[in-house]
Amino acid sequence: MDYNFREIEKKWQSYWAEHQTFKATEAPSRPKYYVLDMFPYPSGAGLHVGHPLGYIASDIYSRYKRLCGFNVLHPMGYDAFGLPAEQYAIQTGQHPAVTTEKNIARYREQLDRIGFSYDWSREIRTCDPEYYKWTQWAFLKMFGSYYDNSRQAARPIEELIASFEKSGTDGIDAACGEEKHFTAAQWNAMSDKEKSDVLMNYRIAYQGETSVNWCPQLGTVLANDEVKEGYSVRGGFPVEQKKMTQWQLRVSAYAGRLLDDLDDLEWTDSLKDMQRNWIGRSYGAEMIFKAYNGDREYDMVIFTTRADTVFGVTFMVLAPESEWVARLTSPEQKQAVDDYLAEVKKKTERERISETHRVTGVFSGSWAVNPLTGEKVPVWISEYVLAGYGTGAIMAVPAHDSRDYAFARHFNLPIVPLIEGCDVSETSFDAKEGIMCNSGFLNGMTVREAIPAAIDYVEKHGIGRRKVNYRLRDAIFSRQRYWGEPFPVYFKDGIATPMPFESLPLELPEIDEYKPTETGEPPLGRAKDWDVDGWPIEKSTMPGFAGSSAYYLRYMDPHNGSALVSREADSYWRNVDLYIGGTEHATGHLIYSRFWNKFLYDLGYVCEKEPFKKLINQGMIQGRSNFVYRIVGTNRFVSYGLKDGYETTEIHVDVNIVHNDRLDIEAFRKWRPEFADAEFILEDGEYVCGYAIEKMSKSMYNVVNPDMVCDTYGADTLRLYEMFLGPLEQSKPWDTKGIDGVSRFLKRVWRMFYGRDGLIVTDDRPSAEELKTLHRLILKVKTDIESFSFNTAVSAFMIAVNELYEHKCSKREILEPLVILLSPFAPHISEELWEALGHNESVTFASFPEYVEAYTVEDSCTYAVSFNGKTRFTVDLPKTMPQCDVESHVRSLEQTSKYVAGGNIIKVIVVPGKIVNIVVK
RNA sequence: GCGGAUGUGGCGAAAUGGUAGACGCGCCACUUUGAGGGGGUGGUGGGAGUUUUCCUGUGCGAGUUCGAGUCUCGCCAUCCGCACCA
Repeated sequence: MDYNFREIEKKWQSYWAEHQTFKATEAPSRPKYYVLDMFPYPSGAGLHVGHPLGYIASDIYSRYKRLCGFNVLHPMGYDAFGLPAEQYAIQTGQHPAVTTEKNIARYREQLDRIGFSYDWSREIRTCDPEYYKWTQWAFLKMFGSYYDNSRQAARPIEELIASFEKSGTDGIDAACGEEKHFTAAQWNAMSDKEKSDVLMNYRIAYQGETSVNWCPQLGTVLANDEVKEGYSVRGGFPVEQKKMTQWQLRVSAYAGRLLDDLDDLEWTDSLKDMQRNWIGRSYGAEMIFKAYNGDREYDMVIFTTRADTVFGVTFMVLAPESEWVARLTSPEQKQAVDDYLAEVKKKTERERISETHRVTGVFSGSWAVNPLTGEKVPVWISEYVLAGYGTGAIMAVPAHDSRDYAFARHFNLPIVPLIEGCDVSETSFDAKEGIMCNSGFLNGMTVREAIPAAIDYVEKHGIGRRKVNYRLRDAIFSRQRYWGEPFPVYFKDGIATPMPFESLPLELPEIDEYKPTETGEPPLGRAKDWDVDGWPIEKSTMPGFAGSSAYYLRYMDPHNGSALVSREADSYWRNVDLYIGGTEHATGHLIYSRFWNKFLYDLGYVCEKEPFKKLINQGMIQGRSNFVYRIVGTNRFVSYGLKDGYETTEIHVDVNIVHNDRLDIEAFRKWRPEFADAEFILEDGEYVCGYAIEKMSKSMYNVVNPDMVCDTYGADTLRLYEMFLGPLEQSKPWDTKGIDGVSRFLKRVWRMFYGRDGLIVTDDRPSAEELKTLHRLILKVKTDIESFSFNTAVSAFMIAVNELYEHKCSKREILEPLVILLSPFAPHISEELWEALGHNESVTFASFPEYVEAYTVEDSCTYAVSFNGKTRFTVDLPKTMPQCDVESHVRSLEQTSKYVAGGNIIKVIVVPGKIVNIVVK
């Protein structure tokens, strides 16, 4: 009886579907475990062999947790709104919903073949109105909330309105765009429009003018994480900065909590660091500098982290976009400043980035006064100061800041050193160390002492205050696109007005074309009846991250029509215990999701303040491309080893017609018409291809499709091999030729059960040796799964099976636990063998076998360690020590004895895993 | 420039501070058969020696230790993230 994986896999996949084996139900008496994959965007290209890596890992873990008695929630769905389907729609006129539907069907088919234990009854799609109803709901909640800084929580906007009515802005500490001051009387006298404008300044979802990333080719704005090096992440089109009014989310209000709460998460340090970096907290001070433009004096506020260096301020710098530029430009300098601003504005984002270290700037014509020295310093304008950070204005201390230094050098401004013995003749001294000098009351202090001392002084004299600044900006939340969630907001007399909850979902309207309108409006401008009682509805749609921000909550209660998630479901499933996905979402989805969750937490809709407890980033699987070498000007191809003798061009060749780097010549001739009559110069009768490790992509012809692997080797082999390739978190190349190893392993497992004439399993008692192999395996597999070291777990299986197979061990007592151990990795074959052993329930419901610790230590628990033929000392070993530990302990003790003891060791006391004491006389 | 990660055979990779290279691929030899990417056995870091064996070896250089692939410090290389954030 051969291992017929095709039949077996089909059989068990339909069995699982029919019996809803993996359906999860809330069961308060049982411990829960929530395992989540980052849901895919269903692209037209389908899955390649790299995509399921994380899914396989999470599936193994889910199945393992089930065997350990947990009630496991392991759902899957689709991030179905997005640009590619829409771009395709623009080109073909096909509705994005149709394309998306088709792609999802294909994804599902591919996923099903791999044998995942998803609870498909909980599937969600972000483009489904029943789903995006709750995305819109969350938006309305954010629109209807503000952030109370003193309570560090989101609160209903009604509370803010009530206190405006009572006492104006007095006592308000709320996150806002710009600080406002008014009395209750002033508030009450405002028109509805004025009130609306004021409230926009506080809402968590708000409309505001800001400098945005505008991508002309895509016709939409993009969030910071959707732009890389001046190009859009999707499509790679150039992006420019533009001032526009957009919907935004006040993510910045949560910056402190987003940063602090990272500490309790089980994420990798590198990922946490990426987020810390992105959020970018710095402690410093705001300081007031008096600035004169000739006829008026202003209080200009700047932010600095180096309050200790105020005595070294020799000039001030404004960002070109700063509102101070207009105020402080003197009539004499007006022309020069205007010219400079025009020059800066002309530059694309791309140019700004590439010219990062070119010094540019212009003098404003105004002067500011150093609040500590009373000295007059010039105010300059330069693009090296960013409008969006701090106050858009800085005090420049060229001696101790390299950027200020470069600027001072370029424009010949004075440089005053403030730290004893530092040399600023060539470069600035940026380090926060040394003894202060030239600094009045700070002289003699170390920098570390001087910073707080300077801030204290400034606070006491009312010229500044402590301030924490964040790099994290608010998220731009509107996109001028069709294929996204519509905003449930209309504009009544120009006032943004939320639609009632009961009217949700606000469904995407049908439109004739998916392009922007002729007047430059977003595609929804084409929709008919896109209004509420004649008032226009918002025409932008929400960005991709809207739908993916709370999807993990919806899985807990996917069919609930009256809440995002019921209190019962939420308090049972709580949050994601294990989240597996790529590192590319570090500063996008993983920030937004945390923000979204915290917002819902503040309002009491969810019970956990973090969405994802443990997170693992699986590595990328790269492609292994193959090349053929065409001799220039001919249709002759020379084998890799001989190519140096010719002038050749390297051509990518489809890896599916190459085996072990040997080209299938016939298949190659059929591959493309121009190769039909290709000739070959062979070595040893074969055509050897070159290879390279590259990204897996269609254009490199190195895409390996999981369906093909399932066809030739089976899903179980695919699963095992993907794990066997190397550590989960590491990037590694896919190379199909290595798959034979795991394929052989599974066949060998099969042959332990089946001989030529059928089942050969016996009820014989296993030997001590066989039991030892089994128990060592149990221990290894358990610890490896728990530490996500799946590659070594697979190796351990191979070693154990080799040993058992060698002894022709087909004993039930060994095989039964072996099947259970194997089932998370290779579920189909495990089910089949489990059934062969006479069980009529899925192996899913078995329990993970315990290993017997005491087993392996032999009769005596005292080991004699000898050296140079003489017994040197004895080791007491507790009976519960596994054999493998004993061996390594004795070995290390033997080594130790050579040096430490010289014969004097009396006794070594050992406990499992640790040497406790060595007694030496 | 800042931050993080990685560096071990021909390849993917293993090694609680204790015999480096487990396991798998590939390769070599033998073997078996109903030889269509079959099953089994043995070998395989480099160098030397017909056997027992010896020397050498984890990017480079120091250090800690009886003992370092592993810990510490300094370089070098590769990859990733951020990048005028005051």
